[in-house]
Amino acid sequence: MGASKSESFSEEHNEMATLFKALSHPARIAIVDYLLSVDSCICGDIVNELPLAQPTISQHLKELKNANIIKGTIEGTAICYCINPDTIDKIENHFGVIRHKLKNKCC
Amino acid sequence: MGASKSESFSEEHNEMATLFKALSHPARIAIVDYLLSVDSCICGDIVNELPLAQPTISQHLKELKNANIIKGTIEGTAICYCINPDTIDKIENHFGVIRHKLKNKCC
DNA sequence: TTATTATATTGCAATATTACGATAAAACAA
DNA sequence: TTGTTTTATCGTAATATTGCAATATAATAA
Repeated sequence: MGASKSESFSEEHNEMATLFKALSHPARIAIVDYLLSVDSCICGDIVNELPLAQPTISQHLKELKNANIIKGTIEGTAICYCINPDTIDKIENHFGVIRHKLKNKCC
Repeated sequence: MGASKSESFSEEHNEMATLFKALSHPARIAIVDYLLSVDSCICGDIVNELPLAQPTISQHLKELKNANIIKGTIEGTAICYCINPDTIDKIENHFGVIRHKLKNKCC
């Protein structure tokens, strides 16, 4: 085996797992952090910020884009990436539900 | 190559990535969900809840435990697993910071 | 002691991820 | 047109993850 048996789980569980997987790499956390630290959303210099080669960063950006955590819009020769607030909302909400369920228990 | 260059990133980025990686599999999301749905924290029947073999579930539990997302205490022959609220707090807080930083921007 | 029950570990095969050099593609400038 | 800049894709090697059968361990019961 080796492949994850995702068909066996609910769509919601798979969706959340996909979001977390997109954030499960320090480079991708760093990219999100960088996007939050710059005033404008102009990017491309992410390559200069991180100790990774350009193809590697392009790959990480693609994964963040696929998971809808960031959005990218073409701006001439460059591409402007920015955080997608809707997805942040979705994840935050997930933890809100957990927190609520946790209130009435504990071992 | 192939190994993630984690030494190149900050401790905080690595820590968050590790937490998200622990949640990046539908089975582990389902386990967290199940732990939240049962009134008591008595477990072991997670094996009956999920379509995975016992060794596989044991492995997933171990990863959640290593990431401090769940805690396990021996209770006779069985083990009582439950959510670690501190770690949930930590993740929620991370998104709180993101949300705050997001407020004053957008492209 | 010998079962029984609950969980963990080992070993291995299948698959996925990470990283990067080389190269391609797309937009614009000269 | 040719050159430059920016980003994406291909190909491939190294490593990590997933899943499970078999087996081991630990606690209790008979």
